[in-house]
Amino acid sequence: MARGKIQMRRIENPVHRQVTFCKRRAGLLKKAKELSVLCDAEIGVFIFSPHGKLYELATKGTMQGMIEKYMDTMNSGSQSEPEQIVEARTMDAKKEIGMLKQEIEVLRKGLGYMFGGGAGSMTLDELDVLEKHLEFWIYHIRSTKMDIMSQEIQLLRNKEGLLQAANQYLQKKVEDSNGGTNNIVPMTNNTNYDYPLTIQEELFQVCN
Amino acid sequence: MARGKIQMRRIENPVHRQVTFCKRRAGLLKKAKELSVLCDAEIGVFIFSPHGKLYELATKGTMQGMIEKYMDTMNSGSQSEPEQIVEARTMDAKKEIGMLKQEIEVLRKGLGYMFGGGAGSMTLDELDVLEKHLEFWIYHIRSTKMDIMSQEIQLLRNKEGLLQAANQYLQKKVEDSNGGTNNIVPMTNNTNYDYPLTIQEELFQVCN
DNA sequence: ATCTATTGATAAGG
DNA sequence: TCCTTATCAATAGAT
Repeated sequence: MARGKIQMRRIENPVHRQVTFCKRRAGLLKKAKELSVLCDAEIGVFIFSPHGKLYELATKGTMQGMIEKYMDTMNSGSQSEPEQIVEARTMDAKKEIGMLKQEIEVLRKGLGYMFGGGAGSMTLDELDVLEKHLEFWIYHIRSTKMDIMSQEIQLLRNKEGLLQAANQYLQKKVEDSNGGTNNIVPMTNNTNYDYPLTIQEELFQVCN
Repeated sequence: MARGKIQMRRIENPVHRQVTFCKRRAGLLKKAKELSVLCDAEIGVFIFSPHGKLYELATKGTMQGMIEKYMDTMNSGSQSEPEQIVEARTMDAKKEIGMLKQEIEVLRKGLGYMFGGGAGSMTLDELDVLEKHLEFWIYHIRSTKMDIMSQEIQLLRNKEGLLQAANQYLQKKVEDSNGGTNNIVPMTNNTNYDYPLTIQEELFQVCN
C-alpha cells in the first residue's frame, strides 16, 4: 500500500498488527457499505479481533435478520427475492431516523391531501417537502422504466444477432445452390429485416 | 477510483451495476482475506445480490461455526462493555430505521393504490400512468403554493396601501402644523419605511 | 475478459 | 487515535 508493500502473512510486530487491524477493518467496512449502496446488495460482515472482540456491519436490517436469511438460503437452496427500491443508506443513524420520521409525516399529510382533494391544512413548507418527495418518486419511476427498457433493448439485440447469423447462414446456402454466381446483397448491420425470417433445420433459436 | 469518480448512490444503469457488483464483490472478499491473514482475525462475510444470490466467505472454519460464535458473543458480552453498549444502540437504531422504512413502504403502497396501480412489480405502462399522476399531483401542489404566495402578496400589498395612506395623512398633519411651508418629500410607491410607523386617531389598522 | 487513467486505501512516521 | 505523505491497490470506463 504505502511506503513499501507488505507481505501477505501475519504481521509479527504486535503494534503494527494492531494499527493495521484498525485501519483495514475500517476500510473493509467502508467497502462493504459502498458495495451495498452502489449495487443494492445486502451485506453482513463480522470480524473477531485476535482477542475475541467483535466488530460487525449489517447493511440492511439487523445482523440477526441477515443470519436468518442466510440460514434460510442455505437450507432451501437458492431463493429469489423481488426487486425492491432501496434508499441510500449512507446517513448517520440518528439523522436518518429524523429524516424518515419527517418523510412519514409528509406522506401522511400527502395521503390526506389526496383524499381531501386539496391542500387544506398544509403549510407552504410542507408542500415544498411533498413536492420534493414526488419528484424523487418520479425519478425512481423513471429509473425503473429505464431498467425495463434496457432489458428489452438487450433482448432485441440478442435476437438481432441471432437473426444476422441466420441470415448469413441462408446466404451461404443460396450461394452454394447457385454455384457461387449470384447478385444477392448481404444483409449485415441492417435491422430492417422482412419478418418473419424463416429458419430451416432448427439451427437458430430465438429465446426469451 | 478510475476514469472519474462515481457518486455514492445506487448505480441506475443495470449493466454498470452488475459489472461493479462483480468487481467490488471480488475486491471486498480479497480485502477480508487479507485482513484475516495480516492481523490474525476471524472474519465472516455474506453478500446477497439484488436477485438473492448468496456469496460468502468464512476465514476460519465454516460460516455456521462463525455464526454460532457470533451468537454466543452477542448473548454473553453485550452487557458490561462500553463498546458493546454502543453496538446495542446502533442495533436499536437499525431496528428503528427498519420499522420506519416499513411504514414508509406501506404509505407509499397506499399512494400507489390510490393511483389505481399495483405497488409491487409494475409494468412499463403502469409506471407511465403513475408518473403522469405524480406529475399531475406536483402540478396541483405548485398551484396551491402559488395560491398561498399570491394571498401573502395581496396581504402585503394591502398593508402597503394602508401604510401609504397613513403616511399621507401624517404628512398632511405636518404640513398643516407648519403652515404649508415645508420640504418633506412624499413617500409614494416606496416600501422602505422606517418602522414603526405610528398612526394616530385609530384611523388606520393593519390586519392579518 | 483486458487495459489503463484515476481515485482510493494505507504503511510508516509523528 | 488522528494527521500527513509517499506509495501501492482497486477500479470506472472503454474496448
